[in-house]
Amino acid sequence: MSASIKEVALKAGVSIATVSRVINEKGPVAAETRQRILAAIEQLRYVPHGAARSLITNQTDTIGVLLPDLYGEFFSEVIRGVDLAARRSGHHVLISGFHSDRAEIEAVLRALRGRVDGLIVLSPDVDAQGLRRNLPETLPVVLLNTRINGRPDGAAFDAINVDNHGGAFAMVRHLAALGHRRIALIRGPAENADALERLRGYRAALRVEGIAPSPALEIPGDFSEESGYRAGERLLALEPRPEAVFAANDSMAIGCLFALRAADVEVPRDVALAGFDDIPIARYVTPQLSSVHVPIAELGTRAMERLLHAVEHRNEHERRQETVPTTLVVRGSCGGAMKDL
Amino acid sequence: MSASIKEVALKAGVSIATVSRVINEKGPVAAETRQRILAAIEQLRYVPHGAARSLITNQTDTIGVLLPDLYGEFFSEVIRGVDLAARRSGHHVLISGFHSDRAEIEAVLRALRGRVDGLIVLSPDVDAQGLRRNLPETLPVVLLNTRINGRPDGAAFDAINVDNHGGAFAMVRHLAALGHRRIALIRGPAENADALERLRGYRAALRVEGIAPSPALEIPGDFSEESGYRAGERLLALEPRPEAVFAANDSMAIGCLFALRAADVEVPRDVALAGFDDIPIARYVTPQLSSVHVPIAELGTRAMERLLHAVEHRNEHERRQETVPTTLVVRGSCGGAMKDL
DNA sequence: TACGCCGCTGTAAACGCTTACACCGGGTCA
DNA sequence: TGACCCGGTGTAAGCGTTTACAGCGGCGTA
Repeated sequence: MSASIKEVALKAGVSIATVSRVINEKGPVAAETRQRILAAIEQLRYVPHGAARSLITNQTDTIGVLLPDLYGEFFSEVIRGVDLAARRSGHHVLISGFHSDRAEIEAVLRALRGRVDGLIVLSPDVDAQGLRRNLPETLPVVLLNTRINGRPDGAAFDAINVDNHGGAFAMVRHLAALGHRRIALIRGPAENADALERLRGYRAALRVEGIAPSPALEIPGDFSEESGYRAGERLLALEPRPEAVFAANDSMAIGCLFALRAADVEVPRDVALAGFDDIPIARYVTPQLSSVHVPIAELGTRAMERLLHAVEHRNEHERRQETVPTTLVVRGSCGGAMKDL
Repeated sequence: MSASIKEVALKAGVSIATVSRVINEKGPVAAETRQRILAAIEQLRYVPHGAARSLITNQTDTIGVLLPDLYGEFFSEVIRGVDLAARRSGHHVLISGFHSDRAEIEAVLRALRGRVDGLIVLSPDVDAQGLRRNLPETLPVVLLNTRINGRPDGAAFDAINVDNHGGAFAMVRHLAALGHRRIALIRGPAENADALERLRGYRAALRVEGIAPSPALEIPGDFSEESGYRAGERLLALEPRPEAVFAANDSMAIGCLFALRAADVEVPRDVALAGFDDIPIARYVTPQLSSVHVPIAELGTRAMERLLHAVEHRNEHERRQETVPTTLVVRGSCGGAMKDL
């Protein structure tokens, strides 16, 4: 083990209290004494012991991030955003994946006691009461793109979500502006909140454009590339064929693209195509995929900032639901691009 | 704050020592007493305080992961692997990015004292002495795909690396087996260790195949897609044109692919193309990119396991350099695929 | 009967730190 | 000259645990 405050005190010929004072820059210390102590610290390569400190100050300078097990690119981007904000404010980030296995999530949650000052939860959905029940009462929590199960007791947590509705709305209107009327949708999982919002956005846009919605044009999907492929095949069989397809996420859009390609239907000439999320792959398929861009890392940063506010102003912090805006990214696949690859 | 061990003891009518004993399953406790304590724990929703525990046991059940700032997909995969192994063994993961700024990395390093039981360092390169100097002497460290600067004092750390040489070797031999003789290489950054190994693998394969290496066929690059594009243009200008191109990473391969496409040179008909890393995008470009697959998450898992071994067997643990094997992934772009998209 | 052992339990020290409080000496003010 | 204040410092309590040690019955054995 490395040196403790006691050894520093000994070496500098002062009491540990004084050492503590210079470390934390609290209370008066004679300039000369301070120098001596600083020198001792330097020589001993002393670093305060985090746990000991936490024990008494009751704060860890660490925030936890809870993720589902299978986190891909989306989550890593979020983490990056979180880490960025965390470092800016001198905090550490403890990450923890979990199977949605109820027992395990409880275990993870409890293991967090005394380790974190706050928690960011990223999960497709989560049981709000279970969360509260297994967490210290006062631990600040912000939900990130996470929908609350059970009594949607709005003010229980801070929350940050993507503007799914707005993004879908904008994209479908764009498609309509390009002259398309028969605009199909490849839906996401039936119970998925993001998917539902995107569906609502799609319908709202049709309404605004004066296009009658048609159930036949709303093809089911589950966010997987494969389901996109199948949806593409079903779309092809439709009579008349849709002029444009909006997939509720990029994976499905790409699956659909491959189905169309397999049938020698050319995008965007024969049918326009667009997705949602703007995953990196979107710009690498041919033609490049138009999509709705989600500022993922920013989600993380925002969450972190919100959390830090809660931690630092425990009392006057008030909970809030935030929505972060999306942006339309027009590339080749919808036929409305300025430039193509 | 939540309940402490004292309150549990009070409620159960025993001393805190006994409570501690049932929590840690150490020492004998009468069955009846244990029940009473368990009940109290349950009612109070008591969870031991991590920091307090760490203070005395001198272990945190947490391992740190140090990453460069700009971590993308590669790093997130590693983290996933690490987290997986960590959870299996009941450990937490503390991640921490850093600018390569020397002062900051030192700060980060020191801040870790008393917070982690071990450290995984992921960084393009790192100053070994600086690392040791700012870390508690005894803290186990494993380097992951990280090359050591300064005196390459082999046994200072555990290390895990990708088999760059073997991967490149295998791919180039595959290209040769397809009948190609003029096989070009798009190199990585001149000082990058991965790039250098891949270069060596390329040359070794040529040698084995009895192909004379030609400096003209070794085009510089820096791992960026853009440099791949430029390399592609240079390749096109060569007389005679190479029959195959092996790029030292996928990004450059894709850049090159786009350059070829722009010049109406068809892959793989006119020239075969292959990359290295097998990033997810590889299978989405047209034609799908042949590549050398790196089991990224496994890197993380391996590192974690190595680290845990070091932590748990402090004394008899001996340091080691491991290499994890790569696998050849043959898709459309090299013209040797079984099936294409 | 006396001794020792063993299962069970409590007491208290220790981990490394922060901080309330007390102390000390010298200067300021009346 | 005495009262007071204040900068600078030390003492010690306490944060929530673990754990060495000791104590205390009851039982088996000599």
